[in-house]
Amino acid sequence: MGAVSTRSRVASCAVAVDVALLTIRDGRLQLLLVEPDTPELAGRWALPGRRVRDEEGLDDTAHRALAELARIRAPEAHLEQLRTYGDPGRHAAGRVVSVAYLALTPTTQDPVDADRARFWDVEQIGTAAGPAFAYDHDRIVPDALERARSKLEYTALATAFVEEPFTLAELREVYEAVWGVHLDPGNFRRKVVSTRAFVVEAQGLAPPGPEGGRPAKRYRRGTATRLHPAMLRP
Amino acid sequence: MGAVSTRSRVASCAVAVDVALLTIRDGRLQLLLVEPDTPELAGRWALPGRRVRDEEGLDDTAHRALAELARIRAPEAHLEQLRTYGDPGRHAAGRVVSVAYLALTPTTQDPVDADRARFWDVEQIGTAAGPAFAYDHDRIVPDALERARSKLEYTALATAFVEEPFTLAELREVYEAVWGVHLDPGNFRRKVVSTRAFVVEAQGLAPPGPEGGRPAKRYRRGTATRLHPAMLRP
DNA sequence: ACCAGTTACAGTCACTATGACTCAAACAAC
DNA sequence: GTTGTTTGAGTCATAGTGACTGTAACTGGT
Repeated sequence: MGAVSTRSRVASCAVAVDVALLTIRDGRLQLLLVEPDTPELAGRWALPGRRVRDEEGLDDTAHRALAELARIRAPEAHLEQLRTYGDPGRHAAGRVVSVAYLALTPTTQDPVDADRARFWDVEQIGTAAGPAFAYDHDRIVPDALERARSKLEYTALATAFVEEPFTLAELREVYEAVWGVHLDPGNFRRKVVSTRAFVVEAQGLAPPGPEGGRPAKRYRRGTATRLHPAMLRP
Repeated sequence: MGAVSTRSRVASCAVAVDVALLTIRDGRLQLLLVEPDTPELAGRWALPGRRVRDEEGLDDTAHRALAELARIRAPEAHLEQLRTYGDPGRHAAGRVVSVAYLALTPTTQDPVDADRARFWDVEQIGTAAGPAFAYDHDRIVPDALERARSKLEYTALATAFVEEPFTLAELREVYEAVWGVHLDPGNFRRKVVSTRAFVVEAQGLAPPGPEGGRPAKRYRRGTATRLHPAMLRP
């Protein structure tokens, strides 16, 4: 916008970044939450968030929030802006404008050693078994979930949840976990393979699981970002 | 995020809202731009933007920017967040975090009487005949255009560009102007009418244009927000 | 009144994409 | 070996789409 002048009516906003990090563990979509260290919020859970520092980009703040609050270093994770929450009164301690991010990572080694951070099944969220949220993060989380579910439809973002090389069964588990549905393996395979540049065949075969079965081909991410045509939810 | 504490490393960010208002005039997609009143930016054009005031919601700031800088009152216009631009150094006068909005309005009476505001053809943007941008608004505008083009595919947002009641030819002109393509009238009609709750038939017929032709049925917006299936760009 | 031009609306045809399904290939456990 | 599992390939009916044809209903001009 225009010139920066300090008027009395202009807010001295605090700017923060909150990150909704989604991953898939044991075939279920999970969300990273932390316990704020403020006594008034004991028992409540929040998205990892940090104030934006001088000379720090918003993306950098998002990475720092993950690193400092959950000891997660995910420089290669998918990170995208979700939206910005700036209602007056959304934060008890004053006007805080919060830029929410959506992060997607494959399941690596257990990324949380900190006491105050853990993953929650997204299916539990909103139920009695789920977390109570601090601030207005109960508004941010549904937006993050809907963004992830929607983006799986028309982008190749599902590959952000798996490590290369991956099998089509692993990729299908991503869709099933994020959407909460069952997909036909044969139709899923036909769809993914026929969508050009979605995945490319890699070398070798993956060993079958404990239940047996034919070994699966390995694939890597293709160059496509948008899917043509889209993979629509059932 | 967590508690608000004032540390030296934490930025005292200014928070602003910039609005990319799109409308369709004479069958062409147009973008509202204003001339900043700072002398250093003479000849450059910017999205209408304002600092966020205390106790003012971000959406309110967006409406105020349109009203104060272009005398446009659009309380019923479609308004949605685009994304937030917060790179350090994006603004010469200090750290300014800017929440960009996308606004879509039907063409009403000529909305700009102010000297320092005018509409630009989006086809001219980026060419020698187009405007030179102030700040980093040359990054925001392409994002706004892509958002609008993309949202026309899978939402009923095209109806935000027309006033009720409208004809299917008017709605088709919206798609053609935003996407910059020609669509087959017959196939467009079949698609729109068969997508349930996209539009609903209204009373009466619209008079033909100066070229003649059969009178067209009138329609109103349906209750659908998402289109199933989507209307994909050719 | 008639004709040419234009637009709205309805319908056809071929092709593609998709859901549901069947079958063979390649493994594990017994 | 047999059974059960998963992968991968293929079939069939149906829905959606692009290209196209034909008819209805208006305009302006002769």
